[in-house]
Amino acid sequence: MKKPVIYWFRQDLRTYDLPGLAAALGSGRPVLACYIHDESAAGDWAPGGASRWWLHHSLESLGREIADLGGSLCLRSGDTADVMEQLIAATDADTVLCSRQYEPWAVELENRLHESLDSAGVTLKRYPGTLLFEPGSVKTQADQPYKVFTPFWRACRALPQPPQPRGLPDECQWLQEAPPSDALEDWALTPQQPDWAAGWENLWQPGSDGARRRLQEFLSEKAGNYSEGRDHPACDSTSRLSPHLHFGEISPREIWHTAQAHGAGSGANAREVDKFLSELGWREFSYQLLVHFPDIPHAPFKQQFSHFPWSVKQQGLRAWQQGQTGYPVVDAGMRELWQTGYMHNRVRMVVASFLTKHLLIHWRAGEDWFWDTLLDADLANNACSWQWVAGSGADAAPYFRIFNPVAQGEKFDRDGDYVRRWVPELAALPDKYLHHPWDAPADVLESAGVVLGQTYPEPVVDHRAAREATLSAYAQIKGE
DNA sequence: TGAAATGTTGGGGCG
DNA sequence: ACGCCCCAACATTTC
Repeated sequence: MKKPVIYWFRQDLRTYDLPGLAAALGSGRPVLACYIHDESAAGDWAPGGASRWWLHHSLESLGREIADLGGSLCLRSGDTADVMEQLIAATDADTVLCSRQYEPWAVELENRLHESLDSAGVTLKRYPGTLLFEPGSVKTQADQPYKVFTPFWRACRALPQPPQPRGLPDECQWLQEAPPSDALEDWALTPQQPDWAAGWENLWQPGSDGARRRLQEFLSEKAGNYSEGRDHPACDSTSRLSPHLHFGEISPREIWHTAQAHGAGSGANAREVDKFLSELGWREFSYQLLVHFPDIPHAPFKQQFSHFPWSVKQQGLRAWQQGQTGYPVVDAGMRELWQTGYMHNRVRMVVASFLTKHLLIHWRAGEDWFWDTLLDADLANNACSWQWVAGSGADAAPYFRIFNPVAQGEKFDRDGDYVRRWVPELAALPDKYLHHPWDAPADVLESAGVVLGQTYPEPVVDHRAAREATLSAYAQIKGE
């Protein structure tokens, strides 16, 4: 009588190249696949609104994928340990397998579960699957975690290549008569009224098929021009794989090897692919920072920033969230985020710089907003990236690097396509004034149908004054 | 994966 | 022809 095993899905919603699942199905024992919806476990970092929408569709997709393999996905909600206890009682399983996760709350959950299962005679086995290189496997010569990206990534690239992606064993034995599953709809992960995600199905295809499609499309149509195209938000030159990666619908190893195979041969292509893969490197870097410095989501990495004189006024926050700051590029980005659950990376840097260095609002407020609105909200990436922009992070942008939103617009959205798309009330302005409508002569504004302060806001802050204020604020904590 | 201030250079207009 | 000034254009420094 072979006891069954349980595969516990988490942020690894795929079946291909998933070592833990492969181990479960290779054990020669019947496998119960389950996903446990346990929002209380994550504390402040339960999935936000946009992520919940994605999760719903990703679970649907995973359910179909497993059904195609002859199994079924058992959905349960509640306290993870309680639910697991029920599933074990119902199946008589003696082993639970899962992919390792790196969020502090998730690590704590794994450890608690490990103990409680252990005392019940059940083994919890944890497998890699989320990263290219396990945190801890890449250390400096002094056995310290890297705090600077470039040497970190150089050290990673000097390691043996991550293993080739692998599929599942030929013979998959799933547990028949699996315990009953919740209905996904009952979890109410998708918005009802208002349905702010209406139409998102046309923009995104959550799940492994969608992820693989994005990767193929990226490699065949975009990668060749990546290093240049990636900076221009109007041009669709990025992979848009981030939400797929966050939910584990595609493994970074598959991306790594597929991209490298694509870049082989031509030197130019190889360089572009390297540039793309270094973005995976930033993801690895952020994860290892989160593992070694688990306070990163809520406390500045650089000590002196705990005394930074952030503004106590929050009135600019609302204008920023709603895309009503009066700076066209900033507003375009914030509206793209709100309307699609996504924002181009170049613009993320600009809006983040604007929040922290023009409005002087704490990066935590931006982190929270992104957490709720981004489909790809990911604790490690989100926290480290906000700290990077704010200047408080490891290997962060220097404090004096304050983006000029007008200059950024003119440099990276020269033809104004991005602004015109997301800020249509300015669409009729000529290129010359599109990124700074307040400088436009009255007749130009009039013929474009723009009335500043009515059809489009006046700038919430003056760039030059805000810059000066921020520099002197940073001067206060300098040297501390 | 900046921007602004400051410094330097060189061509052209002009007395 | 010459020096002077102006000011792009580019380089360097500073925040």
